[in-house]
Amino acid sequence: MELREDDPLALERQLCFALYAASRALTGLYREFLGDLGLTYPQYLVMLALWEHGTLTVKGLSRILRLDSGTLSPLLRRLEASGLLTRTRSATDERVVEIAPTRRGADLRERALDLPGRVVRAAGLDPERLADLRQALGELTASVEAAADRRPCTGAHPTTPNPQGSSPEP
Amino acid sequence: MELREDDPLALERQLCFALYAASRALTGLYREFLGDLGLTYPQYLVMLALWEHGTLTVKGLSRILRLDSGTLSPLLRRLEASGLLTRTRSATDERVVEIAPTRRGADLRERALDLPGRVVRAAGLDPERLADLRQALGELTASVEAAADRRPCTGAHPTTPNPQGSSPEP
DNA sequence: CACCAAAGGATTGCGCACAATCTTTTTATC
DNA sequence: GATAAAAAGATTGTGCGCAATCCTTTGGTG
Repeated sequence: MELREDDPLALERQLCFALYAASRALTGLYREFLGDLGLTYPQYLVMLALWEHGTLTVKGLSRILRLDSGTLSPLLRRLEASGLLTRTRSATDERVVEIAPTRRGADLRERALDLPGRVVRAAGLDPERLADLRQALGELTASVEAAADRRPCTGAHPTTPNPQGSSPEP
Repeated sequence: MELREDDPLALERQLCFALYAASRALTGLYREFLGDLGLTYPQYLVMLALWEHGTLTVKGLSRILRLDSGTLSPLLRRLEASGLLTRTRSATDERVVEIAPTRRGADLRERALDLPGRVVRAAGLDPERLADLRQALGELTASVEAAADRRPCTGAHPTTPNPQGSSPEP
């Protein structure tokens, strides 16, 4: 039997679980309000980025939201199907896809304007404490991402050992 | 053109996005270490709960981790397939499924003991600040969950108005 | 006992996340 | 100008999260 006070693996002691639980809880509260707009939470984040920056490339969205193309591609396809944005190949660089809000997508912003306030009020949160918390989370994210960048353990090797044209299995 | 300083929808101002980004970043850092143990991050959380409490029911795990049976059922099936836990119907109540760590599952704990410390060190985080942050996140989660409980919008009514045997829509 | 609501899990379906791979286009480099 | 490396997205496959539904068992209530 372990001493509960010294257990380094106690669930309540894990910052990672506190983050995981808080993020899911807040996302869940947002989900109730977002249902009216016909958006999921990640779709809402994409629209936030578009409302703030106007047209963006997939790469730009990926950098802002920290999501890769495997997540963004189908998500953007669904938002295009919803008529909230358009996806067009860039004329100057055929690799790039430009994501632009449609009129309907831009108009949706007004219906989202009071959403953060409503969520904060519903949960009875103190705006000042939230600002501090947001600040601390930003620093945490920066530290963790810097650490992840420093360790390319699982990262792709710059020199791939199998150039697929050389000797494929016949 | 909006005044950036007054935009209530600015992405960098959203606590929800700060939480979402921080949670994914930290989970990603854990993932690198968890690969050695053959665990995903949610599977690691289940093992943490089992190491701390011993045998638990699915309901108990659901309460601790805030995950429903739709998430837990397949996750626990995979952990059983990995040989880390067993799922057995309770003898006294045939509805209940007891989740117990196997010998291999219990032994895995030792290999996880230094994991939180390694993650904190890799990210260069200050343990004291982490404790404060964890505390603040706990309070936030409690507030948000209380708010979600107060609004049974999508939630199931305590008195469901359609007992499915009475008059289904023909 | 019959009946009926509630509880505990499992299943189904959908939408993320993320790793790995692939295709197309661009850009160096020779 | 041919060729290789890199960049930008898309695709595939796996594993969550979560809503909705279903099934079985249990606990009343008449």
